[in-house]
Amino acid sequence: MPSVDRVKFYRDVYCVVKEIPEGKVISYGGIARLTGWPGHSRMVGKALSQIPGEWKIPSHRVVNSQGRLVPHWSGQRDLLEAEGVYFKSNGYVDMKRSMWKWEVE
DNA sequence: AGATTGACCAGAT
DNA sequence: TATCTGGCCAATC
Repeated sequence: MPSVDRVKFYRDVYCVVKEIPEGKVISYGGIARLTGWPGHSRMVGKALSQIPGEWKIPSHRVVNSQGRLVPHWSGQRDLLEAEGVYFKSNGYVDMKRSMWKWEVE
């Protein structure tokens, strides 16, 4: 995968994330599939970790498949709760109810 | 060129 | 819920 494609991949990832409606979340693997690069979930995480501030990407709506929030991020839960995302009592996002599109293709 | 790393995933314990 | 295992794959030593 040429480095040029990496840029495109990043842009696609950001594009998808921007489409996530309020009160919904999606997993890294889900984004990977939607962008046409299944199996690149780790790259999605990489891309999100390098979001330029100017892009204003709502990366807080991206969680891992277990509904676990992003490590070393504080305040993410508050942001999500403010948008109406359902949380389970354990502090995880309730994917069953808040997952965007159920990630079906 | 080889080893390590990471905002992952699924399953098991 | 936390931790582990094995798999994954590009980025980064």
